[in-house]
Amino acid sequence: MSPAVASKLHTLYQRLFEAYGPQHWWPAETPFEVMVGAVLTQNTAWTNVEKAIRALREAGMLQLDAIAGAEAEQIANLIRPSGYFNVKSRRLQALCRWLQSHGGIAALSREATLPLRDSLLAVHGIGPETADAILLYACERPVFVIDAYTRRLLRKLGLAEGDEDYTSLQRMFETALPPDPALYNEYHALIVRHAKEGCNESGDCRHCRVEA
DNA sequence: ACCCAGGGTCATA
DNA sequence: TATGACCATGGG
Repeated sequence: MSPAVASKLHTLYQRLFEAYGPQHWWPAETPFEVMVGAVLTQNTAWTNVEKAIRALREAGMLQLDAIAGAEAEQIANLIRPSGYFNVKSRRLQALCRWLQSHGGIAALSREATLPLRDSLLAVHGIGPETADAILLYACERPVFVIDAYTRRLLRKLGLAEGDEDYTSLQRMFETALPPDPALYNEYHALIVRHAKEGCNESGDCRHCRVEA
């Protein structure tokens, strides 16, 4: 990767941080809630995810063993507002049963990052972005999350065409930046904040107009 | 009445 | 390997 790309990514981070400050992500109380949210937010607006998580909590179902042992239909009814509820109820259960078989969330800390990532990717319904969101925001591992916001921003910066695969975009960030979970956390959160703040896709934006 | 949102899987060619 | 269909709700 060229030094110019790394320079742009550094500058972008500084601009966004100066503009918005610390973001305190992921919006969840516990690592387990991060994981649930990561599945529920697949291709879905976060406001809808909040309703689903609230419903799970009020039903006393926002717990690993409760979800793992429930009827799929019960979970589906609770998470209905987040969309794809039949798909996601099965995905949540697959994730929770995977967690059980790994000895719970605390036990994950004894696994190395890359094997853990492969293991997560083998869970039905967990793809690259969901796995990385879990690794970064729940497990505090130095993996950069590439989501739709990040792709759009990279395209706007001229750093991507749009057809690159997930891994190559992730590698851009991970080679440009030191492997620091707190930094990756903040950076991705700022990208989302910036997008929601209304960066106009094509016109000038004083925050993301960075030169090499 | 559209359109899209913090993806992922599966079937087909 | 590369597209396309499918999953489904709520807010603009």
